[in-house]
Amino acid sequence: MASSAPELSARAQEIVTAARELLEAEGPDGLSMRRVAARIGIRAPSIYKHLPDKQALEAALVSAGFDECAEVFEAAAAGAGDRLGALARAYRAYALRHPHLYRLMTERPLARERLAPGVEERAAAPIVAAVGDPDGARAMWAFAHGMTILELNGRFPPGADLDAAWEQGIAAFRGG
Amino acid sequence: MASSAPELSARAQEIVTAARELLEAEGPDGLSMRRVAARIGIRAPSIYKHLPDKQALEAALVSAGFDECAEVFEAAAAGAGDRLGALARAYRAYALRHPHLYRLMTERPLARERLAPGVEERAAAPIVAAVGDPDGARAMWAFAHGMTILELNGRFPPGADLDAAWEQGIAAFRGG
DNA sequence: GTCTATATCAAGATAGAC
DNA sequence: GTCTATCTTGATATAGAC
Repeated sequence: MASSAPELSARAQEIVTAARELLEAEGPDGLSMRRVAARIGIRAPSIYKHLPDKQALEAALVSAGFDECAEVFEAAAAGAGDRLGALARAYRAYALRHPHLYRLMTERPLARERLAPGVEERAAAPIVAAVGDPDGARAMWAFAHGMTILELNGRFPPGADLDAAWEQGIAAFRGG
Repeated sequence: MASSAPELSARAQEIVTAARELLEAEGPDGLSMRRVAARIGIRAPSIYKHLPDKQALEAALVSAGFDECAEVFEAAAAGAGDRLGALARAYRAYALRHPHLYRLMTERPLARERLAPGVEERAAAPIVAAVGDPDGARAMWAFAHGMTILELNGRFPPGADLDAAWEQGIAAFRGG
């Protein structure tokens, strides 16, 4: 039931799919117009007949990421008694499964006007619903993002017990 | 009383200072060996007579950042009754004052073997002391980093009340 | 300790033929 | 809708003269 980015021709979708595969396999440095084109057997300049520029390609990837997050979060929140914990664990799991896409989604200002409409709000909704108010939801999101990105960036010390840190943070937000 | 990176010649320190100014003024993209060299009136290849490579230059900047953080955190924790809140506010203030250096310190795996010895531990100590245990300190750090980097990255929605989100997070960790 | 010259590499994007 | 050719830009780093 994912509503994906609108107005993409079949060929454009092929390009976006190739870009997604490249990004996941090699990270942002692998995501060049040349490499994306090569993956579907054409040359880089041909891409510009289907998408205006690289930003449009990235926006399509980010929109897809929000869609997937929304589904994962909705499923996690629906299942369980411990909604906050279930959401947090789903958040971490999604990001670790798609680290490069997760970075693309969080490391720069959102080009909201280029995203598929509504995707950001839909992904955020389960967290806001679980926490109750928007400020608290932002604090909880910041905790989850901080844990996630520091783990992805290899910034915790070697022996750190990240499961324990996650649980302590979840407990704090449950209590507060 | 900051102990800075050791074994730097006077000329090397000049280079690091120029790099710091460039980084703060223009961000990581401004931090090229050419630009750093130009700032002190030499050419890029001459830098390599004083520092082995760009990583060494960045490590010197990161070491300085940790030193400054340590001093700021120690001062904040020493002053107040609300140590956790004071630390959190000092954390945010430092990062907003030095956004590009803060990114350099958090966006990649730490090259610990190239840092001035002890700087990471000294900066972390006040947080660990205020929270009490290492796992909780990591959770608190993750919250502070998440709030900070999402703000720097322009990822909160336009109208968001970040002060309120900070206070809610601090309150959660105080209670938990 | 500085310089010039250079190696090496790669990027996004456009012009214009077919 | 694809191509070739090209523009423009920039990076880190080394060799070797002075």
